[in-house]
Amino acid sequence: MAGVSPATVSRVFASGSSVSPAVDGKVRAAANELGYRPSVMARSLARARTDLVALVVGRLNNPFDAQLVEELSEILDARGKRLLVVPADHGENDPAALVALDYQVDGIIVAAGHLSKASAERFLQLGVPVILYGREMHAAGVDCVVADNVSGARQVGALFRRSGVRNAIFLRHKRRTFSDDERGTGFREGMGPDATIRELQSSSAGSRDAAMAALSEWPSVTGVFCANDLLAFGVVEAAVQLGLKVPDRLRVAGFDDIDMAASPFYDLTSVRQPPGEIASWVVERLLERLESPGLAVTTQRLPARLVPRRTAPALPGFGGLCVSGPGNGE
Amino acid sequence: MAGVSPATVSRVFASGSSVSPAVDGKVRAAANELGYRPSVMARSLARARTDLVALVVGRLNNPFDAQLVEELSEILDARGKRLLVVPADHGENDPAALVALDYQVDGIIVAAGHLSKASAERFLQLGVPVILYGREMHAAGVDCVVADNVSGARQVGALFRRSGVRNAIFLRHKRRTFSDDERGTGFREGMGPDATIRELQSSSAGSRDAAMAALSEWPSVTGVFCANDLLAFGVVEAAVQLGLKVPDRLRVAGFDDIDMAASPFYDLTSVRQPPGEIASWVVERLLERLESPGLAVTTQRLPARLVPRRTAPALPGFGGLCVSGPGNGE
DNA sequence: TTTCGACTTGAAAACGGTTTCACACTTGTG
DNA sequence: CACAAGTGTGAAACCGTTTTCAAGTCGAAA
Repeated sequence: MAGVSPATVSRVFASGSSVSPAVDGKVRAAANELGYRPSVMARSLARARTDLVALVVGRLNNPFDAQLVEELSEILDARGKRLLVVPADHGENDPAALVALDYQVDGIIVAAGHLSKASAERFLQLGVPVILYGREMHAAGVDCVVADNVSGARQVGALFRRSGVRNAIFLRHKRRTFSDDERGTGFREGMGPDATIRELQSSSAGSRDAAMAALSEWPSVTGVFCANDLLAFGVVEAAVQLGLKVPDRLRVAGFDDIDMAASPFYDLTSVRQPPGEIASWVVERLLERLESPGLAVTTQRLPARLVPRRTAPALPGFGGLCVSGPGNGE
Repeated sequence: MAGVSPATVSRVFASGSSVSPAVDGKVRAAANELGYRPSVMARSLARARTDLVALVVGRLNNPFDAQLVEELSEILDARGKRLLVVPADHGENDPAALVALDYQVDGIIVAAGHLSKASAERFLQLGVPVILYGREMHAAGVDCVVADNVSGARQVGALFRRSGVRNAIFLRHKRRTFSDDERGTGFREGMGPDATIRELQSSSAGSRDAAMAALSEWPSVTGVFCANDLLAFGVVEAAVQLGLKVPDRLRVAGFDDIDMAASPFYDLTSVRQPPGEIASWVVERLLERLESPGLAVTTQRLPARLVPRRTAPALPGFGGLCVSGPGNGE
């Protein structure tokens, strides 16, 4: 060293310790000269803290998920933590979550379906906080941040009902999902008990074909609510192809309110769930728990707001943000 | 320990060393019992290898970028490496790349514009391989993987020219970008020397307004080529709003060929640049260099293929994959 | 039986920091 | 001027692995 001490250097770089200005200057100068930067690895080993947060996440083809990753990464970064991405489909014998554990991550954020109870317990037992978003998980000690799917979907159901829709389809993902379940029940609630609702499954890519089949097979449907916007796009396309006028003949709504939903070609009624807000809450909760591990487990419900657009216009005097002008109730 | 040795445990978990079956069994049993897993941190410190790869990346609002992140994460994971995401806009005084360095990452992957020459040199001097995608960077020792923007854009230009477009707009991002530059020159090449081409800048979100203004101010334009699909969507929207028939009155093309480009409402002619392929090449190159650092620096050009659709239909007898039927050359 | 190698294992020194503790040195008070 | 309290610094132990080196065990060849 150009300066004079092994432990003092540590104090210089670890903020909070007291170092005389003179020494501090010398050390920094030398460090600058040598291009020295403390090794995060060594520090982590000694401090038993890595400033790493794992994110277990699946596919990112839905822009909503991508946005979430971006937000998480940025917010965490601003708080001095780094994002370690662990693909969810990591192979059966070695759950993604455990891989994250090996890195002694300070915490782990898990998307919707990608956490088993077993993994969760393992984590909590080791004192590593787990934040789950996109679904609830009672019984384990994990904090959850989740949009109010039920309420959001209920608003869609109510809008459909008041628009005169009696027969509707709820189009959901092939893979069974907690949030899809919630959206389904919310929709049913909003539509009321005497509505007829069929459930249909499809992949986002194939939703057009699925909708084509369903719509021609069941001509009396006048509304389709989809578990996300990508699915809804396909339905709108199918409607056009079948000559079903949207919204007059068929109402369509999605969920997430991704950017493309506002495209004038789709102009899709959707339910807004702001990725930035979710990300903020997730990180906030994680950091809180990090510094006071004793906190009670919470589930944060974020409001989901109906955004009426052309494919299922708002009714005059009916709640909800009005983006396109008030619709022509049927 | 339930077994008998500190160093032997290491050998059990580090594959390749020889351990007697008996001891191996005992150690594994004990590990299983205790729920022991070797600490990646400590291992990294000792081995001077972290199995961590940093990804410096900006915003992910373009689905293309999101897809790339997903692919990278998965491919790396399959090769036993983990992705550390470092947001590019990390603040001026502390370039994102350097943060990555602190983690002693095995390598670093940088998106397009987010690497300064200085950072690059710092890395290479430390023997950490740098792979850049989305732009070339001569002079430094970084490997590059980049789509053949010039050729792709040239195909668009040629298609436009042969469709009779003489006056065109090249719509690019506000922020100056290497790939946008290349796409511009390629387009100009394809259009030929006697075409009139104006360059216009816009954000992806505001491209509709920008296009509206430009199209009404310069009525003789009959073609718009955009640096990416998101921009092109806005142009198509503007054309509809202005009553300009696409493609008869105005041809539009984008770049990337994201999923939404195939939407029947846009049906956008685009240039396909496969994210999976790019990701594969990036990782491949990184691993190669990791095990033999002496390799010559390369720039891998990945072919970009014109995908003609409605907004700029293919001409009969003209190259390019024909997705919609052959267009009605004007 | 001795000798030589092949294998397996343990001891100990890293890896690059943090942190506790003690020591010297200021400084403020009676 | 002595004494307590407070500050800045160094010595050394430690974080949990890997790795080199030497020692020990065993079987086979001489």
